Formats: sequence, C-alpha cells, structure tokens
Amino acid sequence: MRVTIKSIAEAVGVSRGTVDRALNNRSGINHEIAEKIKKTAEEMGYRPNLAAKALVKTKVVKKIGIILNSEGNEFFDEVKRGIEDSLQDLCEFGLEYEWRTMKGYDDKREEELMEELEGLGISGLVMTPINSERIIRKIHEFHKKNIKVVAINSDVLNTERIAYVGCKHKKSGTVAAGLFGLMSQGREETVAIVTGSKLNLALERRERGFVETIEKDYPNIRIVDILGNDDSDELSYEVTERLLKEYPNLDGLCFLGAGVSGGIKAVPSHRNANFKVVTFDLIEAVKKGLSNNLIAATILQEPYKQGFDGVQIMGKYLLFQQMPKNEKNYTELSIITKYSM
Amino acid sequence: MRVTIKSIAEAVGVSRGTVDRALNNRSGINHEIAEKIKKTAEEMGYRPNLAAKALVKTKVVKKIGIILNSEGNEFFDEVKRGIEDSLQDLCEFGLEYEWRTMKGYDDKREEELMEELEGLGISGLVMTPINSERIIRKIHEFHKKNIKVVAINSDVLNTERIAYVGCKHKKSGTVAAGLFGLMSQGREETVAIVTGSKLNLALERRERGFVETIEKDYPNIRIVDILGNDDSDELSYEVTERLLKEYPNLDGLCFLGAGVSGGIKAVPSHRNANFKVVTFDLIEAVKKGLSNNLIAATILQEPYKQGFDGVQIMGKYLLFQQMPKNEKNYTELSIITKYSM
DNA sequence: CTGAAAGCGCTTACAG
DNA sequence: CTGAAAGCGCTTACAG
Repeated sequence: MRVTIKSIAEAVGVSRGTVDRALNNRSGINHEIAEKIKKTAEEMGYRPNLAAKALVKTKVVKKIGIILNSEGNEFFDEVKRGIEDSLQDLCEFGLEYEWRTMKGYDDKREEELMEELEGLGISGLVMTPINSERIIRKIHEFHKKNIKVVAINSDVLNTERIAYVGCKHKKSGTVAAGLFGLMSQGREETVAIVTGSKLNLALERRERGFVETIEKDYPNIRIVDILGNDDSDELSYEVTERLLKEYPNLDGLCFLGAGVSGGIKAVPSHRNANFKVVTFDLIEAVKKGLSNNLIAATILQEPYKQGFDGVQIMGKYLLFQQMPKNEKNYTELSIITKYSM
Repeated sequence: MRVTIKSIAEAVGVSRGTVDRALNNRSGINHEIAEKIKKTAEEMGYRPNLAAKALVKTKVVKKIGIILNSEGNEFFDEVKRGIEDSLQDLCEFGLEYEWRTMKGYDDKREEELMEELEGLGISGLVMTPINSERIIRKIHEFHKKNIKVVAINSDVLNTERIAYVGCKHKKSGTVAAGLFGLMSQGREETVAIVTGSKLNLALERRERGFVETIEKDYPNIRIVDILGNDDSDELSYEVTERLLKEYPNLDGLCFLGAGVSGGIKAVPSHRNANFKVVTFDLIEAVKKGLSNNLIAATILQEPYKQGFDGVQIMGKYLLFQQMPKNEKNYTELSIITKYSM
C-alpha cells in the first residue's frame, strides 16, 4: 500500500490539511502534533508524489526568467539549446518563461534586464551574471523578494544565488596546458596565448591556470607572449598575424576565448610543420579548423548541460520546492579532436 | 487561459472522455469527430499537462527492470550511478524498479534474468544487451508482450528496442588513434594494442576504428601487435609484459577495454622516455595511472549519462507514453588527461 | 490551531 | 460510439 498524505492523516488521526502543514513546515500548527506527524511520515517511509505536487502548482503559473550575455557569441548557441530543451520539459508541467539576451559585459544593461523581468513577475531567474557590485546587489535584492537566482557559465561569489552550473575556469586552463605538454613530448617549444575580453573574469582565471601549469609541469615549454583580442575577430586576426611574424618559429598557439574565427585566418600562411593550435569550445570556425587540421584540439565545458541543468534546477525548485542537491555543479572539461567532433 | 481537455471539450461540444479518446488515439470513437477534436486541439495550441498524466498513472504502478552485465567491471560503476539517480527521480512520480546484474557475456544467463524480471511484472527493461540470437529473440518476444526495451552501452540491431543510449564504438577507436597521431607529431613511431574479451563485439569495432585511422591518417605510426586479455587482469599483465619485452623500443600502448589495472603494472619497468599509454574509461587504475603520468590520456563515453538517460527514456515512456525523440542517442567521446580528471 | 471541501488536468471504468 | 462521474495525491482558501 502506498504511503500518502491521506494514509498518514489516518494513522495520526488528523486531517490531510494538517499533515500538509506539518510536512511542509507551514505556520499555524501545533508544534507537538507537527513533530508527531513528521515522525510518523518518516516511519511509514513517506515519499511525496511529485506529479501531484506539480499538478497543484499549475493553479498559479510560475514564470522563469532567462538572461544570457550571448549576443555575438557563438559559444552560447549550445547553452541556448540546452535551455530550450529544458524549458520545453518544464512547460509540460505548466511553467512559463521569458528570455532576454545582451551583448558583452555591461552590468548596467544586465541590471535593467533583471528589473524588466521582475516587472513581468518572474519567480526565478537563470542568468550568466556579470561579476560586479551592481549585479551582486541586485541578486541580493532578488533574494529578499524571494526571486531565486541560478548562475550559469560563470559564478558570482558571495551572493545568495541558489546554484551555479559551469566549469572550473582555472582548471580549464590547466587542461590546455597539459595538452601542449603531451604534444611536446619533452622537446623545447614555444607557445603564445591569445585571450579575449579583459572584462571576462573567467578568462583571467583560465589564463592563470594555463601559465601556472606550463611553469610548474612543463619547463620545456616557454610562453613567449599573451595578447588580448577584446572578443573581436578583426583584432584577433591582427594580433595573431603580428604574433606569428614576430615569432616565426613558434610551435603553438592557444586561443583562450572568443575571436578564434578571426585569429585562425592568420595561421595557415605562417605555420611551420608542427605548429599546433588549441582552442576552447566548439563554434563553427573551430569545427572547420579541426577538420582542416589547422586546430589540433579544443577544450569543451559541456555548454548544453550548463543551460539544461541550470534551468532544470530552477524548475525543480519552482515546481516542487526542491532545493538543488549541490550548490556548485561543475561541468566536465574534455578535449575534443577532429575524430571526436 | 490555459488550454485543457476541458476547454477543448467545450469548444467542440463533446465530453472530456471523448477528447481523451481522440487525442490519445484510443479505439471506439467516431473517426470524423476524432479528426475534428485533433484539429481543434492543434488550433488551440493544446499541450498536455504531464503532471496530470503522471498522477493518473500512479493508480497502477509500473515497474522498470534493469539488467547490467556489470559484475567485476568497474566501468559500470558510473553507469550505475546514473541509473540510480534517474530511478530516484522517477520513483518520485510513482514508478518502481527491479535490478539484476551479471558477469560477462553469457546470453543464456541474460535470458534467464529477462524471464525473471518478466515474472515480476515489469513494463519496461533497460539493459546492456548481449548481441546474440537468443537475446534478439527474447527482445522480440518482449516487444510482442508490450514490454519496452531500452539498450544502453551497446546496441543490438534489428530488434524492436525503442532506443539506444551509448557511444559509437568504431568512432571511439578513431579518437584513440587520433590521439597517438597528435602525440607523434609526424615522427616514426610504433604502437601496440591490448584488447579485452573477444565476446565483446563493441571492442571489435573499436579496434577497427583504431586500425583504420592509423592506416589512413598516420602512415608514420606502425601497429606492431594486437593481443587480447580476455578481460582478465592477470592475463593482461602477462600479455603486456610480453609485448614490452618483445618490442623494447615501443612508443605507445593502447588498452581498448578492461584489464588496464593488470596491464598497467607491466609498464613502469619497461618504458622508454616518451612511452605513451592511452586507455578507455576512467576506472580507479586509470585515475592512478594518469596521476602518475603512466597514462597519457583516456577516452570517455559518458557512462553516467548512458545510465541516466536510458532510464529516463523508459520512465518518460511509462509515465507519459512519450516515445523517445531519437532512437539512437549517441553519447559524446572525449579525451581526458590528468588535468581534466 | 484544525478540518472539510474543492480543485489542479487527466484517465478510467461504467452505464447507456 | 458517447457521456457523467470518480479518482490519482496534493494544496488552498474558507469556516470555525
């Protein structure tokens, strides 16, 4: 026989409403009785039926807000796919949603979007938070208004966001370094780094991971230069071309962030026989580069999962009041070559 | 206003029962009316509420069976974790389950387990099917009795299993080959292969992927030998030791399947400076090998996801009558080093 | 502080 | 072939 609110009510000799109050820690219930009910439920092995919970919730429709600073950044295409699939799932349980996207790292703009979504009555927000005082304050405000926040792709510390889904950025840099290490097989080599926007704090940590690992584990490899491309493909091309002219015997190049599409165009004319390019993520230009053997490998961080799980965590909270099992949900870092594409 | 069975019934001027019959293609309904109802539902943008569907299903509890040939095979630990998490999810919607595990590739034993679970009244079975006539027949029988089957980790073709979740085995071999290619950087090198049980057909395809890729894309690499270890760590040790004695200048070794734990023990004493070992999956011995720099990299196939998604697909079918979106659900192949562990 | 009743959206016997 | 009614397990006003 299944254990339900009803069977617990009968066992304890109270009404179903009272059992509900006790089990969900609602106010206005005699403490003693609440304890007794909880104990009995535990003993009887009660497991709430989520289908029933969710069905009740459809009376008042909840809305999830989404904010991504994804404009002009192909990386987020997969994140979006994950979000869309996840939302479709949740819509079948009666949730609604509202999307906003933006470009770059303008925290003022992101704050505006948060306010806009708040005005539309969201109960939860899944976002790529910009790491600034302004956004931290706003998340705190949302918390006090009981609008839950889930951070995806990059975290923002010391806030009340209920969960983070994304990779460990510093670690991602060590993976790239390790790959150059493997390919060098102990020979003396030189590599250069092209990084993206200086406003992207995650890239800073990735760079640190790369540099520290090379210094610590691969003394045979020397990093000759680190240049930024500001997430611009044009600038990326220029910077890369300059690098390759200046270091004609360079053995490798690592693109830490965006701008691969532009930067990779500068490679073919300059490369020596064993020139190795490593990138991050899997945008179209990277796929092409892998196919052409212009790029040796790229490092992924499960973008689809970041979107999918971020939204699922929010949905489970809103539909079933389930807090996420883990506050930090790190996605795996993996190396992809043309064969595993 | 939300579109429900009720609002459709009112719009068309029939009862809710009739709408249900039409929308779920049940028998005993006037064809014309069914068509009209479907059309109206479509126009009104009807989306069934899964919470309600699932709640009704709790009247008759459905049971999922699980069969894994996982005994003595550490690879399956992660698959199991995925299955367990997925089952826990589904139990909250009122599903039940029954587990069976077995060792190796004994199809007679697997058939027995299938019959045993059938006796316990399962409505669906998630399994690692052994690719044999006997199992194919049994899956066919299950199909006729309306017990759905989902294959995980390895597929069995020409059966009515509703979905497969697992990697492309041949492709997994090409990834390993590509990795040796990258590490060779064009130099002349020799590698050897240690494969697992000959009864594991997936390994055969993996081997083929490896060999064909080396031959096609890396003429600088020569495969000097291919030996089997029968999934036995003892044999794996012997075989590996023999290989390394016979080819003292060997540059690389690839373990295609199980037996890494035994085989890797033979490596330290023999290896030359640039000796590279590549393995598959991430059992404890591989983690240790990566940490020790004995193993350069290992190739993963998302075992957790294989278990999790396999069970989810079954659950969604049983709870909501949702057929899987895709029949074949390929998990990603990725290269992991000590830095991305 | 507690209980009785209605209702979330769907499906399932049952009667006709 | 069709409809009216009951019920899945939970939550939410409402009355007391």
